[in-house]
Amino acid sequence: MITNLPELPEVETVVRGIAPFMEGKAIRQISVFPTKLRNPIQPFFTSAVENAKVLSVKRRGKYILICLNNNLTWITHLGMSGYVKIIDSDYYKKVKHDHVVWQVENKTIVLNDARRFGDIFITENPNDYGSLKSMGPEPFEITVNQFYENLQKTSRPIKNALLDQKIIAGLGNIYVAESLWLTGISPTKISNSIKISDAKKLMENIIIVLNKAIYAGGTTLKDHRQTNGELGYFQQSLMVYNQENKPCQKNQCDGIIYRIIQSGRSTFFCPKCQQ
DNA sequence: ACATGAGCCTGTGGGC
DNA sequence: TGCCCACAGGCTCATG
Repeated sequence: MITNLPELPEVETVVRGIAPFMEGKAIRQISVFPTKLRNPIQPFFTSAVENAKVLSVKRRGKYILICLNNNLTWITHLGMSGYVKIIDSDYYKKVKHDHVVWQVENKTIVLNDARRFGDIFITENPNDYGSLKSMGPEPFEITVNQFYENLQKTSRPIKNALLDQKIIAGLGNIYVAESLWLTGISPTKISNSIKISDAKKLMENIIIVLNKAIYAGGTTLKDHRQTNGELGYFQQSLMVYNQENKPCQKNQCDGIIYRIIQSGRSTFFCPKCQQ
């Protein structure tokens, strides 16, 4: 099964993929197809974006922020199945679940989202929108002390705490599982019982896991036409996520990967080396 | 204030 | 072969 769960590295990959084609360019011929995503698309969306020049394309957590020269920011969240296609011409033929299509110079860019958990929003104040309002620090910017303090704030299991975007931005089920496995921390361990030394190791491993995934994504960007959300590339290097009943890959560990449910979501871990 | 769980949505894959 | 249904999960909202 090809999964396409846009967490921080996937969103970063999309941003890096589209930024060179969009920054400094004007958006032309934007169309929205009348299907509702998570929220209805604002009626003035196309008129707000059409002909605006793109100042920057950035990522914050799992959100894409496209800053325009008309004081507006176009916010996109990819949900769990959203992806972006770059087509090397102005010829475009709609396929199923395409929701927004626009042109920059001679390229066509398309947002596709089958499950429609994604979101599109135009605002003057992106920091007030949705979970951006209370979004926690970026993993690449947070300090160990900050991270530790945020983990101290809750008595939930560490797995749930790491998924909480207020504690740290950008992590989802896959990279939380991988990071906890790499660090040897059980996903059921209570967040505020983590020692600062373990928080430090966990923080370092989160960075390692994210960087590895971003790097893997970057290599697929060489052919930018492949900016198509087929982000299964990282799947080959998943150590625990979706690996139920397989042997633990850690050196010296003869454990088996278990799947449990936490807050209604699957958690994968090795009970032997993750205590 | 904090924690939990349902619901949104469609494609996939296993079981029969 | 084809049907059915559990499952995937980020986020919001309602409830405890």
